[in-house]
Amino acid sequence: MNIGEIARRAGVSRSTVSYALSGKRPVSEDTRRRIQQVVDELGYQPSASARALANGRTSTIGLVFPPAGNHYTGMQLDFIGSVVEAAAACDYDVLLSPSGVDSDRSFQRLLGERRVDGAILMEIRLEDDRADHLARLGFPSVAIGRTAHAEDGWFVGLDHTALAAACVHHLADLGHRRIAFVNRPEQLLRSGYESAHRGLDGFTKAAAERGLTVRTYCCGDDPASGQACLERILHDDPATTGLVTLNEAALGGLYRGLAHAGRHVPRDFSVTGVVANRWAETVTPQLTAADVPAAEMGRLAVDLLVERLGRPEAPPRHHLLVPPISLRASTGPAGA
Amino acid sequence: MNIGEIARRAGVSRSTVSYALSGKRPVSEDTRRRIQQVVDELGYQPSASARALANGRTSTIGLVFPPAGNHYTGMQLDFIGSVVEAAAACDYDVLLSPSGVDSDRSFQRLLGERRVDGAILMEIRLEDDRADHLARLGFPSVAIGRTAHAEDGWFVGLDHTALAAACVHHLADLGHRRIAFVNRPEQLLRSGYESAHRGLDGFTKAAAERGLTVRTYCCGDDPASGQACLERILHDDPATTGLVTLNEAALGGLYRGLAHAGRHVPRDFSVTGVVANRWAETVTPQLTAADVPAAEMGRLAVDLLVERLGRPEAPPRHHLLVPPISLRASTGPAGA
DNA sequence: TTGAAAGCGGTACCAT
DNA sequence: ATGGTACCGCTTTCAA
Repeated sequence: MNIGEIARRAGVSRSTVSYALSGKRPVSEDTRRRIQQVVDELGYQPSASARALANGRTSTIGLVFPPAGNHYTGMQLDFIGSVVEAAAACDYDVLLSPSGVDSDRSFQRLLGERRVDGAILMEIRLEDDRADHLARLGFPSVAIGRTAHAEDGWFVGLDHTALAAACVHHLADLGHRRIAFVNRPEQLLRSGYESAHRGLDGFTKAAAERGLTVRTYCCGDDPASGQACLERILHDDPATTGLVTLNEAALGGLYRGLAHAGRHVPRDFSVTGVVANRWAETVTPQLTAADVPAAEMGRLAVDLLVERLGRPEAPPRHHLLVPPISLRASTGPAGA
Repeated sequence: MNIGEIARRAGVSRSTVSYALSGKRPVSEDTRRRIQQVVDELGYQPSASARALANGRTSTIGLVFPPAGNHYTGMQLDFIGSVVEAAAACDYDVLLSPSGVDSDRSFQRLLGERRVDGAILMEIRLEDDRADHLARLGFPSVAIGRTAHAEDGWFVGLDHTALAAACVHHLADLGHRRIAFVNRPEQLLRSGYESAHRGLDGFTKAAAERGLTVRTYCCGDDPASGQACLERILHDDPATTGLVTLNEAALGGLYRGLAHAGRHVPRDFSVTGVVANRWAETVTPQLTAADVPAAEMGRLAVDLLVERLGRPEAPPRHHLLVPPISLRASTGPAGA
């Protein structure tokens, strides 16, 4: 059933039906009611494809994130959930595109076939070909994360440098002198993954500032890798008394490694880092950490994108968040 | 740039371009090459909206799941991830719809506006108005989960009754006589959420069969609720020596509650249940559990849907999975 | 082997 | 206040 059918039954023209429904032109109260009645009776809804073709807008936004391979981190998934809900609140649908690079078929479809009005990019790298590609095209998009030269772009990001530094200072203030850094997998670091780089950077600088002895590690995104990583840490320097991690998926494994090594948290060993609070609260003792406000970030990204879609010439805006460290139960004075 | 532009530059008609690209009609090798060259030069890709309008297919599938409110469980999110990737492998895009009931705007859009060719439904209830709605319309869909009368439908599900029963038998075999059941939140149970119902059912029947003393609890989807729930369990019956849970989000809290109560797992208390293996491996000691093969289920759902889309008259098919219990480290003999 | 043209289902301009 | 119609960009039938 199409708009012509409605027009016929209501005894008016197709354009009148269109206007009655969109309100873009005054329609006499009488005919409007008649049309509405037919519409209700038949449960008519205009075809999204036809409408998109006619007015050049799809009312859909694309959400681009790398294929997980094995599994997604909790943080990624929190982003997805919050983006979808925020978009629904604005009557936008969300099309998912598992694309890590701009050559992915799904990414090409999204843009080339004009399936979406704008895009939100997740898992940003410092040099990100997807972001560059979109910028070059002038395609409306917002990044969750911050590229190396993002000052003039649209994004919502976390100041990972500051967050990692804050974790170091927290441990240093508690008297820890020998600490480790547990990063995301080496492959992500090498490919220029933003949080891994900036986090490592912030950790290293802050530790140097405080004159700490440090070791840094990459670690797979799973508990088994976390456990193995912790064993290496204690093997490499048994005097280590604390660690900072960005790797929430490994967190459970890190704790398990500590337990196996007979180190009590937080009495013998302090753990902190940057993770979504869902994970911070899952482990025992609960993790003192800079909580990633994933839900808020997703919402902000949608708001930014909707704003940008509404005013194509608006100057770039962004949100750079620095959530505070939530004191929970996983850190304590060194050598207590 | 559109197909007309390509036609002009290649010196052929629009239909020839269309056929050259789709291969639905023979085109002389010579013109085909000429067209392809223009296409490559200009990076032409046909508009998805126009194509959808013309041939009535969107090459998009809808993924319907309830809005999270607070946050998604790991299992839900694993489903989403695997569905998206499986769909991408078949060159389908995935449109997300956060809809718990068939009156949700987003759900209406998906169907009414014909945005998708088919749909995958998550978080099935025994009586599910979304599933009924789709069935009535004859709209191609596949459920992840099994309604009360699903025998003749398209779905991929877990035999929660059998899984919960298996957990009970596992504990009973180890000599446990007084055990508890930690279900999903009461609101989900009341609304007829499938896994909560069938799981409770399987637990209750199996426990009766084995003559066990049981108590059943509903528990919020978060660590704090898990901890509170465990306190209630030990308060209600301090002699309880084991529990079965479907609530992965509460798992960390259950463990914490046990630790606080001074019960060592698995020496003093055994824990088991039905959860995604990511969670089972995160906690220490790792959870002996029936692992929910979320990734496989998402893939199967997509396969089923693609099959159904290809052959509209195909008879309903389904997969009812009964994953085995993975023995890890959270259960042990009673009173050891 | 190729072209012309009629849809697909809307929107919006130009008339009346 | 309403109607007629061109157009959005592609697919597919019909003709040549």
